[in-house]
Amino acid sequence: MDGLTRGQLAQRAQINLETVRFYEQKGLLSPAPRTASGYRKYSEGAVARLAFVKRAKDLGFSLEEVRELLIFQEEHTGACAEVRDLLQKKLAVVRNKKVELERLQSHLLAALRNCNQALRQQSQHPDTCPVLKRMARSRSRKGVR
Amino acid sequence: MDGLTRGQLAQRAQINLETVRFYEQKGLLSPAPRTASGYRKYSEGAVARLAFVKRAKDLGFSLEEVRELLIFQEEHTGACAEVRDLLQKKLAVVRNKKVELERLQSHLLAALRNCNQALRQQSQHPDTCPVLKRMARSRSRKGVR
DNA sequence: CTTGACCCTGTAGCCGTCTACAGGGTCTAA
DNA sequence: TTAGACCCTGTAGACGGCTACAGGGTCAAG
Repeated sequence: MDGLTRGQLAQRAQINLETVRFYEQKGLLSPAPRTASGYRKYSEGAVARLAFVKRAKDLGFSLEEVRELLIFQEEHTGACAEVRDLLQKKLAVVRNKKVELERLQSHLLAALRNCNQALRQQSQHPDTCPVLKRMARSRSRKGVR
Repeated sequence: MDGLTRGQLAQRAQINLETVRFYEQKGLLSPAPRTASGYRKYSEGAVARLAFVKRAKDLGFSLEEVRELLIFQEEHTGACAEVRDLLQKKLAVVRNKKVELERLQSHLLAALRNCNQALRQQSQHPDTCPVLKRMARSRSRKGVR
């Protein structure tokens, strides 16, 4: 076979076999050409495409959004005002996320400094940490797994 | 009533009424004190807490992760090695998200540049945008809403 | 030509995250 | 004292995003 089968693609993309079909259904992967007997034949491009999907998904984009992003990713050629607007909207979202992450990061860093300082000082009775107690309480609460 | 009712909190936090209870169940909101008749009485702090939850959620953290982050949000005092480890793990997650966002941003910027260039050059017949056509095709596919 | 790995389709189930509803109690204003 | 808005609990349903399985076809090695 000249192209990749579904299983091969799944393996290359490090993704579940069934997920490939699922993504095809959702329009994230264009329907592959078939052999005479109905087997899908994927090109190398499909691997890259799935990689992009993974990355975008990890960033919190929905599959619907990823589908839109993919179009921009792959078709650099012609474009018009509406498309540009969409791109700009996505960019704004991304920039905002970056700002928020920055904020969260400095927050966590401050907490970490605090933590290290406290560890350096007391270094005794490690079972009196109120934070841990609190976590234990929350974790054991009904409905939390 | 001196505190906020569940409904009032929901409105203040711009969140669904039922979701408040759901979050309480999941340990994202500590169980509020009750009136004699059983009504919850929320403090202003709950509004801030829900705001934090929203922001963290938008950044792609699961509710479980948000719950862990909340600990750092509210308790800076006590510290121990386990907490520090958790902090470091969260920091790594945040850093990773930032890197991925950076990558995505440059993708989007490249597409946008392409887009603007195309607009500057042709500036005619805006209904021939292949990107849009393709989106329309994909959107109408089964299973995509 | 059979066997085992792989592919096909359709459909059902799972987890996370809500969201809605039923059946009942409470509170306040007229 | 009653109507209407609001609260309570428990539970069911919805939706996104997979993941699994059944029942059957294909293909290449032995």
